[in-house]
Amino acid sequence: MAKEKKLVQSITSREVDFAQWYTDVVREAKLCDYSGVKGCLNYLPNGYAIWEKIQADLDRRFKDTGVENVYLPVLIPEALLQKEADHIEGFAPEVAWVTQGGLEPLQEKFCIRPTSETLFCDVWSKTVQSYRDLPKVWNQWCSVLRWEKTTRPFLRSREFLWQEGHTIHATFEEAEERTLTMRDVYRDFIQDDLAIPLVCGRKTESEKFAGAQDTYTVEALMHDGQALQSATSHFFGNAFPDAFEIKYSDKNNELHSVYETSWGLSTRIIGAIIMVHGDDSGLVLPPRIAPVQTKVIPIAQHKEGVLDKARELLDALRAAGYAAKIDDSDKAPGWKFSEQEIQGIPTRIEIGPKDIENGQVVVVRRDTREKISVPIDEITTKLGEILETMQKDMFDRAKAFLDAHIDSAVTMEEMNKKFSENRGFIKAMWCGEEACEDEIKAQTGGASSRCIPDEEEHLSDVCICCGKPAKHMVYWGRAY
RNA sequence: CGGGGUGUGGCUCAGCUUGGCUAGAGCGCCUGGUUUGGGACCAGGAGGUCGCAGGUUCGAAUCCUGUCACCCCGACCA
Repeated sequence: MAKEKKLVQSITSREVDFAQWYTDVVREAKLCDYSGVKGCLNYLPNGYAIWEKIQADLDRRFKDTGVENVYLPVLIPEALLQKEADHIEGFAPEVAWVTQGGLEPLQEKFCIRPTSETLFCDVWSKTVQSYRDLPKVWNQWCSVLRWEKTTRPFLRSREFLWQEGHTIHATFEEAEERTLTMRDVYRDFIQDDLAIPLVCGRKTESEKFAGAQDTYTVEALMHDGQALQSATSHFFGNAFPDAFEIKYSDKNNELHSVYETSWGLSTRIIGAIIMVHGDDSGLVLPPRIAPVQTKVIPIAQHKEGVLDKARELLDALRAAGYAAKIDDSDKAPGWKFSEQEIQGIPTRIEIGPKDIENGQVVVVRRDTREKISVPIDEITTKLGEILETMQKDMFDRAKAFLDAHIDSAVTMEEMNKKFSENRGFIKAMWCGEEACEDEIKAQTGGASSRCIPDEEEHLSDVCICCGKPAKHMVYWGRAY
């Protein structure tokens, strides 16, 4: 018992200080650490492996919908970035510039991409001429740079890894459909693979992406009751393509504008995994996204035959297709258990002299710490069942938490009261004016409009803030 | 951009107020031995231009000036 207390000491309790808990988990699980440059992280093997899994799973889902991958440059000429007014206005404050090449100052400065809409449009302006060239459904995996003032590992860094998809289409309808398709790809991926339940909808005018006509979002709720925008899908209409003079000729040889979309998911999602599933012992990874699904831990491994049996078990697991590792270091077993738990590896399999004698192993689930004895010749089938059950249980727990933290309000008093008592999302009617969003933010101490859901409810006839006729039902919440 | 804080072995820090022997501790690391079902123990060992640049002084981790970096809390942003 005393030893368990010592374990807890290295990670601050979630209830005591959530922000510190988060930082502790990131550090103890060795996901990343700080580099010499503010806001630029060293992604360590444990953290990068999660990103690789996310990339693999999401990329497969993208390609199922017809997405092709490309790679465009890290530098953008100043003139290119400035072609679309709303866009540059939105990004100007956080763009970093390259002004010198070698020993000479540059004639024209280049910005380090904060996002690549302008580069994609530039390519298309030169290559798209006919309706036969459409649509273009492209994506790139890369990093971008935004000169953030305050930074936190994964949640807000200056350089971050992401994918940015960009598409152009012949018609409004086709582009809009693509925007929603990608939003749904994100939703399914995050809910099915990351076991994170979501609130989906579109952003209000003030929360939209710079230059977008519509921004669709998937919002997750962290364990401290704050929302995290987990992925976005934007519909641009013609603004960007027109600024870049992307036109195509239809069958009748008439010139038309194209319709554009873009959509992205970043390493920020790793922060969501941590803050939705993690506990006071560290990270808890959903089995489907865990780079290592199980760790074999030999007990009393110096004893005759134990290590051999453990390695045999490892080989059998790998042959059956599991991502399995063994900890055959000379650390004490308790140390190994803690390491597996801090790093969030979904299961561990303990195998010691007693197990070998009984022809069994002990599987321990990370989320519940439940110990399950399994006959050794059944382990390769049984482990899969345990992992699937765990995946489902993790989603169900997170869903129950989300549902318990969604409430509604029809007066400001009610909204303020509920925000202070039960952090999470509050549903309320809204008139559509930005002034009311600002007022609500001021009164609630920071709650912003998160989204207008696909299916709005009718809670009242009037805006919760100004009392004028309501246009929409909005989910409100504090956000990262 | 405002407010606060910190820079001393790999990590966390003590030492600074009141300048003075060879700059310490815990953890980690290396070696040997005993251990092994929830972060084991003993013994020995390696490792530091005290963020950087000036200055004061017989003498600076300590005092002064400047500078850089990072962290935390707010406002803004994936």
